[in-house]
Amino acid sequence: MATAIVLFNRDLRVHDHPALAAACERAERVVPLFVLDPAVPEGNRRGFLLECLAELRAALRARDGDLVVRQGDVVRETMKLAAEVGVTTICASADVSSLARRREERFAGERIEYLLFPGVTVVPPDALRPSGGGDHYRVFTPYWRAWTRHPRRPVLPPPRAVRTPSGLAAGRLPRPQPPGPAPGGEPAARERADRWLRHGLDGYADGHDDLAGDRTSRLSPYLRFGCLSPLELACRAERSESFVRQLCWRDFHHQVTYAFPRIGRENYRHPERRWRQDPDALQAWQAGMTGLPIVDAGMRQLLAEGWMHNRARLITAAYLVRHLGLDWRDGVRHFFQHLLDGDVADNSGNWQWVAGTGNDTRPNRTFNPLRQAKRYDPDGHYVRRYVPELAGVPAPYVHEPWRLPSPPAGYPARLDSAADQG
DNA sequence: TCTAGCTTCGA
DNA sequence: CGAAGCTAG
Repeated sequence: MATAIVLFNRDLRVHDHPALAAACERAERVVPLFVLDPAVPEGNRRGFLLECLAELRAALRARDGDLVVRQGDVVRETMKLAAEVGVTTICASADVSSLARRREERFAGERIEYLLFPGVTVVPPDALRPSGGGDHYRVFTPYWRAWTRHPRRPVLPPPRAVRTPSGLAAGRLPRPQPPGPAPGGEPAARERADRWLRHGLDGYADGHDDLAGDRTSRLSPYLRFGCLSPLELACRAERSESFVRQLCWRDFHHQVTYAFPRIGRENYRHPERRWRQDPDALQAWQAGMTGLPIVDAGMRQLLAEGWMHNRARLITAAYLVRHLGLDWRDGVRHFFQHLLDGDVADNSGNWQWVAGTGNDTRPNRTFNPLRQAKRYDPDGHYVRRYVPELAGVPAPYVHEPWRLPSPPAGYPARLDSAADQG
């Protein structure tokens, strides 16, 4: 390859980037490119993305290269640039969502060499298949066993030099403002990962389900945008099986999505299942005003931080589909709109798992939010942090304020009167 | 090498 | 309930 475009998408890093590494090794000239979709709405994720792009550009410039930024349709803009610069090859990271797959198909139909590389997951989504037949795993535990045994590709260093041809218009990058809930970009990601591996990882197994303590890594937004290589993280975090397991869940959902790209729209199982419509209940859930403290705390954390503790995601999601009986797609949409780490495979996969339409073959799993609250937020610190109306309520009542002789002012009554006592 | 049927187990 | 893995044939 004489001149190659490296088309970035959700792999916004220079460390362990197989497509970038291959282009820098094999091509004489390398044009790193990102095409901004003007349809990406304003909000947390867009600001975070712009910060990631600014940092990626800085990292490439430090290596004598640059990041070319264009706006519009990714295939059209890429092919236009390819024609301008005389590009012979496009290198990109393979991805799993239906949007990504359609993009890959469109590129494959263009008259240019188009090469896909790994890097979005630890293990490529088509690498493992169950021994009894079938194109993907439907149950986590057997996938985990196969995943841990699977040989891994080596972690790649960042390229030493990126030979971007001079005279290219790099393109303006809009300034993200105001600053979002977490700093975007690879340097912030690596710093956070280093700190986490040194100080957080060993407490993860015991602490990750404690809502108030919040001893989770908070690395999910960086994995979402590829500021961190999941493979590098999995290798460096090897000593904590429970944390590596979470990375495996991410891979698991990606391999399901690869095999079933409609995961964000259609039931994976039980296509006939129907849900209730209730706009008022949905709105109360979205606003964190259901009257069930543990649910409201999670929903308000989401609005305030663009992030929610994983345990709270399970509790709030189960409440929407199991207690309110509403459609998991309503939940997916709301989460996707607000989560900094919102990603099709993980978000939809987890929602379908909770809704019972996904990859869990246990028929009658019940999720009692009150029992969950008492178990994972025993002192009520999590609830008090995010629900100020309950800030003065003592521990025995903070999860069940309806048992107080006089309910706290401003906090709504319970939306679901049917929730059982835990 | 393949398959039927049995066992195990599930964020 | 039903997926996956194992074992016997």
